[in-house]
Amino acid sequence: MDTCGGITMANFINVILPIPLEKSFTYSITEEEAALLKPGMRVAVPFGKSKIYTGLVQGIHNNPPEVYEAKEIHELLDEYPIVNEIQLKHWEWIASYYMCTLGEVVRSALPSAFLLESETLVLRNTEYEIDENELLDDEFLVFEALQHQAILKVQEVSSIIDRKNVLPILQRLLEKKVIVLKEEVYDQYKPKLVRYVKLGAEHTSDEKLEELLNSLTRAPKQSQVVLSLFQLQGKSQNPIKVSELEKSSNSSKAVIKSLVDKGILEEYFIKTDRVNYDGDPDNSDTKDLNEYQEIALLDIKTSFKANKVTLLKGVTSSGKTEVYVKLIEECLEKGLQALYLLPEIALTTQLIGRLQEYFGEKIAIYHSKYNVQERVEVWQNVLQAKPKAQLVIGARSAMYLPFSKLGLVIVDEEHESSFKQFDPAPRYHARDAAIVLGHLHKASILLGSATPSVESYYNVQTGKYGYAEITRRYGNVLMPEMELVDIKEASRKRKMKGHFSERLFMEIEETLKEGAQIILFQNRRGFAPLMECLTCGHTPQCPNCDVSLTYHQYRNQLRCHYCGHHTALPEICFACGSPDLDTKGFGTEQIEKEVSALFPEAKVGRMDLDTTRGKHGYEKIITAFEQHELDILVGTQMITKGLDFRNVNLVGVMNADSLLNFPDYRAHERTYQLLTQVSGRAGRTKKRGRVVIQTYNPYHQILKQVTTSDYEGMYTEQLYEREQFKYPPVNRIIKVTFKHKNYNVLNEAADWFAGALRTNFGGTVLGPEYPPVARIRNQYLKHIVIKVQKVHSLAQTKANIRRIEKSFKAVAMYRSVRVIYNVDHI
DNA sequence: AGCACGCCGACT
DNA sequence: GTCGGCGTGCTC
Repeated sequence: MDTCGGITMANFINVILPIPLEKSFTYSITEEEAALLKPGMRVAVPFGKSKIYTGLVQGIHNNPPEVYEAKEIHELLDEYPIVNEIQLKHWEWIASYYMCTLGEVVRSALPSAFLLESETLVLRNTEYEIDENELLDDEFLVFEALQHQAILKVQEVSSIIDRKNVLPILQRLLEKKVIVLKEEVYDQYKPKLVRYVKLGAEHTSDEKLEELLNSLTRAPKQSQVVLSLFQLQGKSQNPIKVSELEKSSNSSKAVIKSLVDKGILEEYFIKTDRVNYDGDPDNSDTKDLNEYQEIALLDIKTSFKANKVTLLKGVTSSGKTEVYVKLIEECLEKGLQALYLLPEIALTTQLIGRLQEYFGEKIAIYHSKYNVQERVEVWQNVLQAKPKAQLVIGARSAMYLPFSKLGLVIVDEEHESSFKQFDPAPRYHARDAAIVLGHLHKASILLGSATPSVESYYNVQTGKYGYAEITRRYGNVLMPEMELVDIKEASRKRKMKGHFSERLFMEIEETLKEGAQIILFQNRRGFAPLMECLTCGHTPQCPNCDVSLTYHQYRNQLRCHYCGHHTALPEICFACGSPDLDTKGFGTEQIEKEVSALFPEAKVGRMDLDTTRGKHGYEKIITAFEQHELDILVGTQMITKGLDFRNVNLVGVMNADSLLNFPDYRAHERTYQLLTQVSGRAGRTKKRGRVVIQTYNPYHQILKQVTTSDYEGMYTEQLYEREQFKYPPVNRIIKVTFKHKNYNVLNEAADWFAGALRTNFGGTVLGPEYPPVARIRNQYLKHIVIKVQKVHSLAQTKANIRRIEKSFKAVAMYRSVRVIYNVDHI
């Protein structure tokens, strides 16, 4: 403790640790550290007995904790804050609204390279001579290993002595002064270095060069390299990469290396950015808007002036993007940053390409398929408000970036449920959290969709949001012609070819004849292919989860979608031993197979989770389809999302019922959105597209609304139902999930909790009920749904729930039950 | 969440 | 006897 003019000065910081604990932690710092530290910087702090964690400084103060002695921090990790105050405020809101801890928000917000934990390293204690005979066998093994390798990780020690619990041994070695331990926090971030070459200093003048070339007459390869380098230098002032030189001189690394070794060439390294976009901005002005877009743009601006969140409803292919471009342009001209959120950015290469045409290098992209290093770079670029990160395009996590002067937030495809994070906490809705962020920055906020979510449209109807719309497709292309095909009738009359009705079959045939492309949409969920014994009807189940295993043809395996458990395809039934096994059901794989059989001359591709793994998985398939290397593309939900294929004239929906029959209150809304979106893929150019929807329920209200593009009808009906059953947007819901490995404990715990909730707010508690899959990874699950009426304060309700949880956790038997909250669960 | 501590069964 | 299984409690 320092004294300062007789008054005891003590400096403390509150630190947020990236772990799910409610509290923040207080550490003491020195005067020097106090002078350097600011909120938003990272510090390495000791936590618990031996760990060092990365923590985020929340605040600096002089109030010593009363009941414990604050530890000192281990070290400062930043020279300047990497998180700003708006972010901290925003994250506090997320934690409180979505009922999770600040630590959990920090963990999901910061790129993982920013949050490293310590690793215990084992080193030889060189200050003491060791009598090897004093060591036990295990101890000797570690000692011996340290003779060969100066530093061992705990994990390596574990594999050397082939035991899990190594700490007792390390403890003994420590006492015998054989080893010392060191806690190391790794900085994982390594700047990417690119190797460049230049001519060695003594050879730069012209005469010297000639001399040099003469000296190399006996090494033609080497002189070739020198000549190439000279040419490259003449062409431009830019530094020359080793890889470039290697290519242009048509030589090899070895040749260049020997020149470097001789001192004729000099190599040097320049730190480069991994995230560069070399789109050429054709500096010509952005496209002119048509009259409908122009009107929408004016409406949006008017609404922005009134500081309202604004919803833009534009039919598929209406050119919403051009309107966004105008708004972004204006925002950037003011020197402000813009955030453009998209669901599943990996799918939207096309969109990014288009935006790059306008904004070139001002664009930064941020999403889950980026590796840690790339994410750190984007983070730094945004933090420093660099020109190359003025417009950030990203999936939901992009809203965590350190914007300092955000002027515009666009949430495209606003209705998409993938904006809501499901697992792990924070279970936030990126649209809603981005709106809050926008408000904190006093930025303009635009939501866009062809099929707005019921809640956003409700906010428009109640006057909370502003509104603009585009009702025509770009270039006045007609909306596709839609047709419902009754497959119940068709199956009864045995007029189905596999899963294809005659109608759909004919349409495909015709479209192929015209040389146009086809998209077939199959919703996998609920109809995953299963395996069934024809003798006893047994279907193999996952041993850890309460689900049937699904059949994956490409690996000839049975797999569980929940825990990843897999087995080879059995030859005989596990239950009765019969060899008569069959695969049934109807996933994309099955459809793909059938299409290939029915149309052997067509080239068929498939786009689903299995075929789009890896960083460029999507791009490959999309490009192949775009370039017409494929005639027919079979896919799941993901083909509905914002893809723009010019030559698709037919969209077939294999079975609309699997969507309608989803057991949740949003199933109908989602069906409308999905079918409308998938239909929008058809006929995006002059020729009018066609859509064939196969269903067992051709008279279903939602399907009618889809075919007549009756969004208003859908909205009115859905809103009525939501009001009746007290669902959002009229009410709010909080889902509470209980998780435990013991079935009985879980049931009792869930009942207890539900009872306590009911005595607190009466009839608005549903359940507890088992989810469709009641056991995952050997953990039983049960849900309670709480409906909170708008008249009640949501904050008050959450406080009540927290209070109940406290008494719940006081019951010993329930303490091990995991309680998970999902606010605004979709 | 980790991770120690502590108390019980099944093996070198 | 010890190893490691899991329940319990704490972390500034």
